[in-house]
Amino acid sequence: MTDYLQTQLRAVLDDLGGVPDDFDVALEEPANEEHGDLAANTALRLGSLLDDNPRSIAETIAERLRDRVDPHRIKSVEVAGPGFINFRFAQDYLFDGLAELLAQGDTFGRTDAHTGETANVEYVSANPTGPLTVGHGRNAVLGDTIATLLEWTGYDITREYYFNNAGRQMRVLGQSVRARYEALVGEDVPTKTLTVDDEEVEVPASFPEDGYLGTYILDIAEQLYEEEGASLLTTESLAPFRQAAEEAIFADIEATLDRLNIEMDGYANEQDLHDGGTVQKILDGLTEAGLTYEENGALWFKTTEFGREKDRVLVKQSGEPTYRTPDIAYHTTKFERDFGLMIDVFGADHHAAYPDVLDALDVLGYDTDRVEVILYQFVTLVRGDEPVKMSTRRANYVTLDDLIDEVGADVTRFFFLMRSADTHLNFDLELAQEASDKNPVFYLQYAHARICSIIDKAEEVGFSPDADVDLSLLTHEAELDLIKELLDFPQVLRSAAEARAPHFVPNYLEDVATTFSQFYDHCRIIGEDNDLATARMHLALATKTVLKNGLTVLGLSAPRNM
RNA sequence: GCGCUCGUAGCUCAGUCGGACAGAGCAUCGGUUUCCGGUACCGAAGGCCGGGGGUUCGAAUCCUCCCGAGCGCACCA
Repeated sequence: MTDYLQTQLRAVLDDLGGVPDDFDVALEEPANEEHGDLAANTALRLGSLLDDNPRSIAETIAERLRDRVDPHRIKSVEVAGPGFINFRFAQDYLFDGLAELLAQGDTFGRTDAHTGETANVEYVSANPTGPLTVGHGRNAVLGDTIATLLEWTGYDITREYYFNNAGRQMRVLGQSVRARYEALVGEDVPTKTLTVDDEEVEVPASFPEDGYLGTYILDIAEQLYEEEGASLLTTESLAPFRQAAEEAIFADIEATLDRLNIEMDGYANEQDLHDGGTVQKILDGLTEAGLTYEENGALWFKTTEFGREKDRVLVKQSGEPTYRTPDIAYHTTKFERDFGLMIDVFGADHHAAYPDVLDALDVLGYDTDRVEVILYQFVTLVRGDEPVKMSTRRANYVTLDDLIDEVGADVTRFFFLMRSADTHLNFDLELAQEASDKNPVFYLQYAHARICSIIDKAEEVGFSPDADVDLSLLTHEAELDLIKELLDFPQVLRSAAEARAPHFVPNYLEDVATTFSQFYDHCRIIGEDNDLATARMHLALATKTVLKNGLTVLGLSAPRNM
């Protein structure tokens, strides 16, 4: 409908003349329903442009619109206030839309706005040094849902996970495992004391200062001991320890993601980029561009040339690249695969890290307008009023797995999605566990289950969803409100996709559930005259479809009963 | 010190492009049930949209300064 009216408005403006081609004919849904179903501020914005009274411009436009608009779609075109043009939908339009919704079923909400376009969404991307944290959870769920939203607008999506497995972190990981293994195998292994977060921890003497203290490291060491016995004591190489750790931790990560209904299409890792020569290639490229220099034994990237505060190191004194070098290389592989859109989901702590990656890609001739970075703010766990204390360093935190154990996958996903990415998230464990109307997930799922039950009951007394139906019997205000709400769904998904803002969807679904409850409160289904009952049953069915599709987009289940 | 994000009702937060009297949920107070899931619905109360200046016909939204919070400012990722 928005598209239709925009076209009509544009045509009128062309007739009038004097309006620039790039003038934005925006339509909006008025907050106040007295102002119609859609409103255009066109005349107000043209006022200064045409140097005329907005009110009279609006009258002229409205006059011409009335002549050309399809009366089966638009009931009225009115001028109001300082010069708004308000449109009211014809009921036929609502009934046609509802019939269309029912016909589309599971696919209602999908649009072809971006059909034929490809996009890569990179998310999670946690390095395999330990279990996923709650913060990774927000990343994972956000990325996954943005990907789904893009799919629903037609994009061909690749979900990708990139991790560093070649650098310092993995070496420290290997050393941590080795130290635990040696302590396990040997007898009277000397120990030392580390002070972490003001607490003293006793570890084997060979344990690295910045090693990983989590108990999962002990598990991996034990596993190695069971499989290899003491044979690894004599090896010089860290590789077996590192590898065992990477595999074990990665298996855990994948299992956790699977619980959240997340499946990646592909994984990319740093080591492959070294082995394949991609890292060297970008170093050569940047050097050829004259943007690198050596100093103190390190290779620097002249980021100050792009207005950054300081230059950045590409290759450390030690000969190892910094994280940004393979990251640049990784992005070039995405460009080589020719994605039209590349989205990276990062925590707010990374915000300073990507500009130089983009600078480098620019220099190398890639169109960085195709890369978008989504930053999300941190998550704080609270239980009622009490913040949950965590120390990442000691791995003394609530892991993502712990969180899912405690509140379930649906609630975990929903709570991560219901707030805008750039607001700090307070995750209330007490509320999350509550099975009541205080908990928005519950409210939504309850509405869905209730509708399923109503439909089942209606079928028991002889109503069929396949029966001929006269939707035009739905004339009660509560019915019309609900139909309008349901028909917004495709546009909501599209806006959410384009704004990369999944939280539009939970907010909208809550409105749907509320509007349905209002309808249900006013209008009986069973017990009414047969034709009306059939029509209302179809409206319930349509609501169920929207709730189900919406929950599906969010990656949540839509239970039939609870 | 510099950069990014944020500051909206008691609490948690919406408010896509500047628009018509600033919204929701929870909490509080009051009401509704012979009836298809009352785990619901209706209503009331509650806000100088952090503060000052500016741009505009019009600002929670844009610009600027100030205050406050979080996160960064590595040869960690």
